[in-house]
Amino acid sequence: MTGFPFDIHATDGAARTGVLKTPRGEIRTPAFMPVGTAGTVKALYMDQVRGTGADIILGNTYHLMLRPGAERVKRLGGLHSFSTWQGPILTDSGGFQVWSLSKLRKMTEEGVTFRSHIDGSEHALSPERSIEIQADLLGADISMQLDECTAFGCSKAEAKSSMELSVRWGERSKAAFGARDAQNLFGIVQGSVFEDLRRQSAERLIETGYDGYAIGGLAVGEGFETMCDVLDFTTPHLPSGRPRYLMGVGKPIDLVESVARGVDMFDCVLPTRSGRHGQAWSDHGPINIKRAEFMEDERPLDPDLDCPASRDYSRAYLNHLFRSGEYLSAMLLSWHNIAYFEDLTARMRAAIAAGMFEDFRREFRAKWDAGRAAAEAGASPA
RNA sequence: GGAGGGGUGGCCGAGUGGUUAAAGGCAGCAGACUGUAAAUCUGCCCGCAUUGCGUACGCUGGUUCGAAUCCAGCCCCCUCCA
Repeated sequence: MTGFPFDIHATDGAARTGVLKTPRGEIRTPAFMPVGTAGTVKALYMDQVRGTGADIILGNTYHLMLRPGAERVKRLGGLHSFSTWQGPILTDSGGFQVWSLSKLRKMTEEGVTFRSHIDGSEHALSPERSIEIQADLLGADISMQLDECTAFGCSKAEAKSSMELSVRWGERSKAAFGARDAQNLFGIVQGSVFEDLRRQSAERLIETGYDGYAIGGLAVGEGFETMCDVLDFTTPHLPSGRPRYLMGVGKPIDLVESVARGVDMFDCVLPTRSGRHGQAWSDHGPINIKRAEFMEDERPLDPDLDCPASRDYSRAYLNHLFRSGEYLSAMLLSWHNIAYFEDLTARMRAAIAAGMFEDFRREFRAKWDAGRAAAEAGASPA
């Protein structure tokens, strides 16, 4: 496999900045990909998502196959046309639901059977079916192999067999995917927190050969330090010439520290979910907008961000909207959060290009730690 | 004027003799959220203090070992009939 052209423009330590060129547009890395599970980045119009600087968004195999149905999306012109997002789309294979919906599924070598969380009906997902849904029916630009997102805390033996299953599912995913010019397939490294398993997983993925390499099974409860440790001993085993995607991560500090370890792509529900829950993100950490202290605070969330939600609305108004249960609260906070995450990756790209990433990283950590200290003292971080 | 119903912690509202500082909801004060079963969930929520003490179910008095719960009087509110 050759994959979409991936031009690395600059490196700084392990950090890199570049561009992944897809037929539907360029993805500037490090990239943050907003999550649009059900074909929508929750509470945002697609124009707003594009306006934040997002180059690519996610969709989800499991959710879209249940509703409205993958074949239906195909009949309606594919996910891009259906959702109106004309840029690149990456779809998750359903592997995350193997973990998050573990109570509702049965696993075999062949694949997974889910009991729908919507109506209880049974739905089978195999590596082959996942690829059919992602690449052929939804029309994803980047498909992910079906994998098992391993739970944190499992034994090494469990992690090993799970990782090996993911490797086999990856091989079948690739066989089903075949050779395609306009679409890519990414493999997923598993192996929990075990160094040798992560290395073996990476090696076997490289033998199979993918267009990009994802790191899965992190941010599932292991904690920040452990996640950094795993990245430290995982990214060196991944091909430097192909994109590296840390799945499901994360908080702003997670992004910065992961970029420092050579990660190129991220996705996370955090900005949209916590936006719906009244939390705005900043370099100093999360700001709970419902706090009484903001009731008459006329400052915007961040006047320096080029986003109306961040710049034009007072914290007092956002506080009022959230307390009132108004839809606009979720819309504005999600908008700000996505804009903030996109701006954070843009700043990292600029810092790497300027050879100043270590300075950026150090300054960021100082702000983050100060915010956390303030929060522990009962104050708002920013 | 007559008949009936009711007054519970900021609000709504359970609770009819002890296991009740008093269910539940709302409001309030905080926190969490990481490839989305989440516009969700969790904690606190009378006061003061170290297990504890004080105060509290309209008001006053009474019965009782013990009362938000039973009795009497009073004060309010609602419905219906005049």
